[in-house]
Amino acid sequence: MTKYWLMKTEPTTFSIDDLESSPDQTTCWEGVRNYQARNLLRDDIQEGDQVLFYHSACKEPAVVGTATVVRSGYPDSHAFDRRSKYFDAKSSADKPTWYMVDIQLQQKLDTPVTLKAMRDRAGLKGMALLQKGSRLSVQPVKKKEFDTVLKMAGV
DNA sequence: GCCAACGTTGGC
DNA sequence: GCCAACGTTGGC
Repeated sequence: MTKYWLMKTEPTTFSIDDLESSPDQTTCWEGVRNYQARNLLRDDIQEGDQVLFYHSACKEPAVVGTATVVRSGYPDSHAFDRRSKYFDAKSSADKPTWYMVDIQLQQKLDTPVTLKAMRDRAGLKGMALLQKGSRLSVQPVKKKEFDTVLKMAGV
C-alpha cells in the first residue's frame, strides 16, 4: 500500500535542482537527527511511497516537486563519519541510531505550491505541515492531501 | 534578524 | 523524574 510523505529541505542545503542534477536523479536523505522522523524513516517509509519535496526556511516556502522512495530505511552512515557534519559519536555501524532512505525525483513542479496557498486551501486544514509549531522534517501526508497539492500545482 | 515553539540536555 | 537552560527550526 503506497503511503505519502512530505520531506523538508532548505534549498541552500539541498534543493530540488540539486536532486535533479544528482546521478539517476536519486539521493540518500541523510542527516535527519530527530527521533520521531527517524522512526518514520526506519519503520514506515517503504519503496514506492510518494514524497512531496518541500523547500523550507527560504523566501517562498513551497512544495516544489515530487519524488519516489527507491530504497527503504537503512543506517545513515554519515553518523559514523567523523568528518561529516552529521557525525554522531553515539551512533555506530553495529548499533545505528539514525536512518535514511533513498529518493528519486519524480517531477519538478512548474508551479510550486506555496505554504501560503496551502494555508488558504480549506481541504488542507488538517495537514501536519500547517499545524502550529510543527517542525517535523519528515511527516506523513494523507493521499487526499497529496492529490490536492498536485491539483493545485496543475498536475 | 526576530522570536515562538519545540526537542534535548543535564543538574538535582 | 522534574524542569530550567540551551540549541534548533522555520515562518515572518
